[in-house]
Amino acid sequence: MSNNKTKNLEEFAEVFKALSNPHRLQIFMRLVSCCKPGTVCFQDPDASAYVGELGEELGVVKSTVSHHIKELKRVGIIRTERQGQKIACWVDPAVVEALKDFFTR
Amino acid sequence: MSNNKTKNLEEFAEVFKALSNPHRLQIFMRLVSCCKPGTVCFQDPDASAYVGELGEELGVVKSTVSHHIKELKRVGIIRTERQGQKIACWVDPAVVEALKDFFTR
DNA sequence: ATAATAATTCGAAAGTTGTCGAAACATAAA
DNA sequence: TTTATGTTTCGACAACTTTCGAATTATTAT
Repeated sequence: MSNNKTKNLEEFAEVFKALSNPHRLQIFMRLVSCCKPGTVCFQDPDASAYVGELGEELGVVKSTVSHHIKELKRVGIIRTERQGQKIACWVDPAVVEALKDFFTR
Repeated sequence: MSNNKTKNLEEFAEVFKALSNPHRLQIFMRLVSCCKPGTVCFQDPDASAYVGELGEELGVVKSTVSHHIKELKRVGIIRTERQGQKIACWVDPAVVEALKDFFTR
C-alpha cells in the first residue's frame, strides 16, 4: 500500500487478494505476531522468518513460497531484507493498522 | 462465516477473496455504512440496496451483480431478503466485527 | 391471462492464479 | 576456485474467475 493516506479501493482490493490465498494468509499470520508500530520486526526471530523456513512450515516448494512472498511484498504487506544468504521477512505494521481502520466504523 | 467463534484460516481466506474483487468491494462499502451491531439494516434505505440499484451504480449487467451478490452471501458477508419483486441486500455486522478483530492485536 | 419488472441460471470466452521442477543467480564456506 | 546453501526466475499447465448475453423463474400490475 502506497501510504496510509492515499490508499484507495483498488489498493485495498489488492491487499485482500494477497490475503485470500491460504498459504499467503498463513505466512501473514506467522509473521504478524509482533509488528507493533515502532517495533523492528526483522530483528525478532519470532516475528521475522526466512523464505526457506516458511516453505517448510507450509509444505510447498521454495519457488512457490518465493512467488507468494513477492506478491505479499508487491502489495506492501511484508518487507524483506537480505541477511547473508537468507532473506528475512516481516509484516509492515502500517498495513495492519490500515486494515484495522478499514473495518472500524 | 459460520459464526464468530469457529472461523478459521480457510474461512478468512474466503472472506478476503470475496473482498478482493473491486466490484464486490464496492458493493461491500456501499452497504457497510450502517450495520452497527443490533441495527436492522434491511429497513434502512441507505444501508440496504436492491440488486438492480447496485448494478447501475457499478456499471455492470445484472447477471454479473447477481453472481457477485451470491458470492458475498456464500461467505457470509451480506444477507438478503426478498421484498416483493426486489431483493434487499445488507452487510452482516458480525462479519465486520470479526474482520476488525482479526487485525487487532 | 398477459405483460412488465426484478433477479437468477446457464454457457461461453478471455484472462488470471497456484503450483511444480529445472535452471540461474547470490552469498558464504571449504 | 569449487562446493554448499538459500533464493529467484522461467516455462508450463490445470484450475479458477470475471464478464457478458440469452433464456428462465418469480412477483406484481393490467
